[in-house]
Amino acid sequence: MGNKVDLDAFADRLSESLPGISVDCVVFGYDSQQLHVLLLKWKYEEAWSLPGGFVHSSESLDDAAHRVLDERTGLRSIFLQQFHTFGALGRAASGHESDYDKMRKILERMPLKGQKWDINWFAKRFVSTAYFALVDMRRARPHPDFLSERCEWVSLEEVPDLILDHRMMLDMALQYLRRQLQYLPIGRSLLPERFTMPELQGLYEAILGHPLVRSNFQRKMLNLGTLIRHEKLMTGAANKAPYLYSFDPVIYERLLEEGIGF
Amino acid sequence: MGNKVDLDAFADRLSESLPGISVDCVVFGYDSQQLHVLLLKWKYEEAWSLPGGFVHSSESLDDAAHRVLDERTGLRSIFLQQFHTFGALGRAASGHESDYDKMRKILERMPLKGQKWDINWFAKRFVSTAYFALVDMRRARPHPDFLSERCEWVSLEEVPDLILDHRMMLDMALQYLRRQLQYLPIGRSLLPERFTMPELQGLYEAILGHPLVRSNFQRKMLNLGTLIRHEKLMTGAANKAPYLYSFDPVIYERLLEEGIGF
DNA sequence: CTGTTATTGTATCAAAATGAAAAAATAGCG
DNA sequence: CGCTATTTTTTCATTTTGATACAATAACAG
Repeated sequence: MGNKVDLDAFADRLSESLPGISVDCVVFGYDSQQLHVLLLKWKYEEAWSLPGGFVHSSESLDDAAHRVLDERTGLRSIFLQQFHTFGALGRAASGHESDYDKMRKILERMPLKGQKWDINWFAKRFVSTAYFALVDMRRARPHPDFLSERCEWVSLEEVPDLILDHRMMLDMALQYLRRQLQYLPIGRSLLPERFTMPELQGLYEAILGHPLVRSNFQRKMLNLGTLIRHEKLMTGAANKAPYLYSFDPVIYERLLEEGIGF
Repeated sequence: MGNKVDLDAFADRLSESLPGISVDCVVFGYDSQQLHVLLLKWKYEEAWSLPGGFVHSSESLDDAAHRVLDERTGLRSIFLQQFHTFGALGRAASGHESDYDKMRKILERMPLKGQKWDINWFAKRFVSTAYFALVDMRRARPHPDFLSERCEWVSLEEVPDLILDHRMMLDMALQYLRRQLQYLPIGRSLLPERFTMPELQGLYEAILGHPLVRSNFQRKMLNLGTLIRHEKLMTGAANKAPYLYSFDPVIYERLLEEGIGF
């Protein structure tokens, strides 16, 4: 894919997007006892942001979010939920220094002259609907977009300054995720198909940010009735081997709809 | 206020609104054991809708929602919470028959010719952020807007067909309200300053849609620690007089922020 | 003043859920 | 076969919940 092709495609897509509306995705992944979030490092400047994009006139808000996620990770039919729409004035001023200036610098270095659209397209006031996604990190293939130089997983504790109000988005997403955990069998989307109980507990602890009592956690999860127990996982370690579990897809779907007092 | 003045003001406001973005409010009130919702009856046609409006370029999304609510009810600083943004394609086709045709008919009968904007402004694709509000019905003063002929409270069971996807908005708002009830001391906004325990219980039953056991409800509410007991209310009825209660404002605020496992 | 009625406020008791800790099971290894 | 590290199951006291019974009381009738 040559730069010219990218540029043309990018410009074409922009020209058929709704003005003033964007979507941003807080994509959570889980690995080695820690929550991670997918971030983009912009070209030319030390600027980081959540993956986002504009809404084509032929797609719904949800479609746009799914497309953005697909373009950045290659994943489809993912747990993706809208959680808030950010419509404050001066969102560009929410970041540390003048994000507007920084973005302007970046855009000015892009080979965008003479296009059907220009830098001012970005300078307009935007309302952004934010989604959060839960993803099995091992299945995602991070891929930067036209404006960014890298796309990578960052541990929650190592998140750098983010542009605009993206830090607020991340914080609110985490808050929603914690609340959802109370009544949804979240694990399904963040873990591989089969997992051990300690893995599941580690995930819950990473999301909640505090430790849980092992025995009680196990009892609660098993009593939910969504877990199917499979064969043991022989790791070679000198101790009792943990069972592998998976979510019962039927009961899982039912819980997703009804919610459960967890 | 003459019609001409209204029209000019309306046109002016439209011209300085963001294109493609609107807010809609699901305003809940409670009276005589029933939840009510504030609806608008449009001029000229049998069309009902939720109160809504457009977002001025000088105000945030939240500001716009507050303004709409103020304009329709005269109420300020109200419990108002964003709950979802509706961005499906063909939202206009979500209603029963062709809402688009119906709205077009209405707009064509409006004295709008020769304005800076026209009917096509409404025909564009819109993304709408929906809010739900909780209101003490006795303090609200319903007031129709320029496009509508009446603004009134309708019992939840008597809600007529609504235009666009407003029925879906209402249903989702109710769903969110029920969920919020689990961990927020909702009553504060929907009841007068002082209320009796049976009134509070009636409200909870109206929201949840099923009866609750009196003694257990009372125990739970009192144990929350948010209620202050005042003098008894002498109704003149031949039975034990109920106490009046109010919410402790300090504890109430704390609960609003933290939420409680209720 | 006393008994009756309707309703509100409290207490009781069994069942279920929760928190904390102990006990049992077991994979590998010396 | 014991030993260690870890997972899984039990146990038990405490708290919460659901259901029901009981106590309090405002008006009224006699």
